[in-house]
Amino acid sequence: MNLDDTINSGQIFLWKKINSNWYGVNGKKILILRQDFDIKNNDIHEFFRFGDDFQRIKKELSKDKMLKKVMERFPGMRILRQDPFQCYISFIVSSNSNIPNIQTRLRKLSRSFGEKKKKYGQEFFLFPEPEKLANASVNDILKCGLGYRAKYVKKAAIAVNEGTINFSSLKKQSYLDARDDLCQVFGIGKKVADCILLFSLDKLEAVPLDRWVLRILQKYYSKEFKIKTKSITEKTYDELHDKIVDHFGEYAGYAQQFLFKNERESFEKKWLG
DNA sequence: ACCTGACCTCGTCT
DNA sequence: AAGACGAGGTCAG
Repeated sequence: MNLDDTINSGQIFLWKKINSNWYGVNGKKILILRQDFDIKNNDIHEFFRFGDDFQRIKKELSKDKMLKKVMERFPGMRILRQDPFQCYISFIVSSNSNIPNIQTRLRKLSRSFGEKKKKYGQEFFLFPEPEKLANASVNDILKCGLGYRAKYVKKAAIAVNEGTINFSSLKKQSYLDARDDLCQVFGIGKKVADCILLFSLDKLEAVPLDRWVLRILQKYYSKEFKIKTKSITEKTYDELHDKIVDHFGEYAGYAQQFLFKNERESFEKKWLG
């Protein structure tokens, strides 16, 4: 497992690197990580999905030539198991934005609505509780730079606080059922739903299809997936998703993450700062 | 059922 | 230095 590659792959945002240590917040937990950390720690084991049979995942995905090459370039990149509520809000806030922007918004949200804690000689803000965001005014949320997403966040937090959205239930449901439920939330479309499912609800067949993945598929997989449109519509999303899972198999979500990481690195896009 | 345009805000780039 | 541009989408018409 490679810490830098894993953290800098666009799946988590509330992390910063100081010297050779990564400091981050996952829900109510503050984590400090370095490349030689203790993997026996329970939180770490859970967070990094060490329960997954990565050898098998690697073997499955290596059937695809492109992916085999990309996995050799980033052999230590993993998908993380995030705190669901933090992940849910993070990707609602991500729409039509770039990574530095998303990171700023989440930091401001945590600072305004999260509990302050001291650990490792530093000050942290935990990720806000659903109740806190549900009861916040849209105006105060707006101050965190969310723009039109402020109202999404408020409603989404209310859904969790009321129990309309229940993460442990979603985990037990099938991928498609869980996705449909998430898409009922104002501000969540299929792409955001897939991010939440893949990064926090153990649905490894979820494949977030964004502009980048679309470009990647056009560039390297024009034979496998004939993509006509420039943007993704409701319909093309499902069609494409089916083909992708057919091609990559049950760990298609991992495939997406490797391809995304690879392409962003090639274009030297920004990660966490 | 599609398809198109508007949308908040903040980095960058010019 | 001010203004334009685009960024890991979603909603409404």
